[in-house]
Amino acid sequence: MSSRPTSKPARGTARDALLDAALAVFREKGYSATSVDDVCARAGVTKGAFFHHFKSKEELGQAAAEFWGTMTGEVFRTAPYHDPADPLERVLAYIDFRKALLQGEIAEITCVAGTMVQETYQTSPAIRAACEKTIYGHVETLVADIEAAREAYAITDTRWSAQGLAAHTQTVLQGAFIMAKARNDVAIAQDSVDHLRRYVEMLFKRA
Amino acid sequence: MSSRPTSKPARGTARDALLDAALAVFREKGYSATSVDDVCARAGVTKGAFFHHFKSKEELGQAAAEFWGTMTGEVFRTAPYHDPADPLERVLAYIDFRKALLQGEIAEITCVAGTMVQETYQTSPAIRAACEKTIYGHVETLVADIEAAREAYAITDTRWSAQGLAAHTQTVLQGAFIMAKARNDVAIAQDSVDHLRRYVEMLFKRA
DNA sequence: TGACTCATACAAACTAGTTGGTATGTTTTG
DNA sequence: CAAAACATACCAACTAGTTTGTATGAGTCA
Repeated sequence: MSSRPTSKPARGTARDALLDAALAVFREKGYSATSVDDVCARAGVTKGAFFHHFKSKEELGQAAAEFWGTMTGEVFRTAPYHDPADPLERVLAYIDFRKALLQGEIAEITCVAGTMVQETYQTSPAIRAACEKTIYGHVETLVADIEAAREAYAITDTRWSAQGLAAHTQTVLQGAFIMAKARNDVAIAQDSVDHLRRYVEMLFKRA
Repeated sequence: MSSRPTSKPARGTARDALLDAALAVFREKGYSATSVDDVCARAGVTKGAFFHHFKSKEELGQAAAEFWGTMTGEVFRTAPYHDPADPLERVLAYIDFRKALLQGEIAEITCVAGTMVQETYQTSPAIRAACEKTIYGHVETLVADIEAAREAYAITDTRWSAQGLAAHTQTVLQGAFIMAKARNDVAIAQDSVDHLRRYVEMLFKRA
């Protein structure tokens, strides 16, 4: 048995609990429809704790977007799709990895940054910037492999760039989340990721 | 001079004004962050008028999604991309048409249904269903041309269907809106539409 | 044609509840 | 003990929705 009662969490964890709760609630209800009380209730802390760690709801939103970026960054950094020696195989393995993640409840697979930026891009510059950094920061992690694949497969087509294709993968994923939400079914998202994979294969002439 | 004073709008126009205002405000601030007062103020009517025409904010959301569907439906039905004799040319012309629409302020080019469903897919079944009908109803208008192109170009690949590719076009567009909002720049959206066009061309072996 | 009826289309003021945020504690920890 | 980490109680502003009242136009019938 622990000397600390499990009902009351250890001190100093309220901020983490609030961030975790924020990510969960934002994915379900969105940023605007989520109240500070919602987040506090889910985190199991009081409003006093909330405003001790965040000076406003907007600051929580910003922190949540950044937290999401570092969290997912860790997941992708340690994921196995980096293993193949061939750079194109790494890119395709990334796409396969993203498709494999498209399982379970919709709220558990969507991108918090994409969800938040949709609601705040005009009303909160801070949140928008944090979401941009998260999304396009992830895009950057793909550029090197695509660039290497272009060289390995002697692709000289200047009509598209590694940067642009990397961004396009995120376009497809973000769109897939919306299409899945609209139909209330994740299958449609997987289908679009298949189209994305086929496109990349064809770009590198592996049809 | 009109016998009717211009300051006071004609009777029976409040509902239309409210729907127009709703589309505009939803695109800027999203559904949740928009208050009924916001919509009334933009429409230039009072709350009495609002709740005369809509029994709740949710009903406005549903009506707005349907209104968006019929409005855009009219635009696409009368658009010139249906003219080419070759069905693949019609599909490509549709994509070009969508790209041409990607100009101006972000709030003026985005899809209201995509924006709304993101916020309401878990909290309002009525709005979600209305958005689904609008988005996937538009998808349906593309299926016939893609199907005809498959036949015309003797495409027998069973790994993808006309229905699936039609949905994928909307995936790319919806995703493009999010990527544009994140970066606060529409150029990234146009780039993804270019990728989509290239993909369709390659699918029909016109590389 | 013109007075009467009546439903529709609004307007203005109000209410009960929720919102983000604050002021002021109390407890824990270094 | 001092500061950090919370909890409690509270507030002003805002929220969706209601209540009540009024202007208007479409029928109707003498």
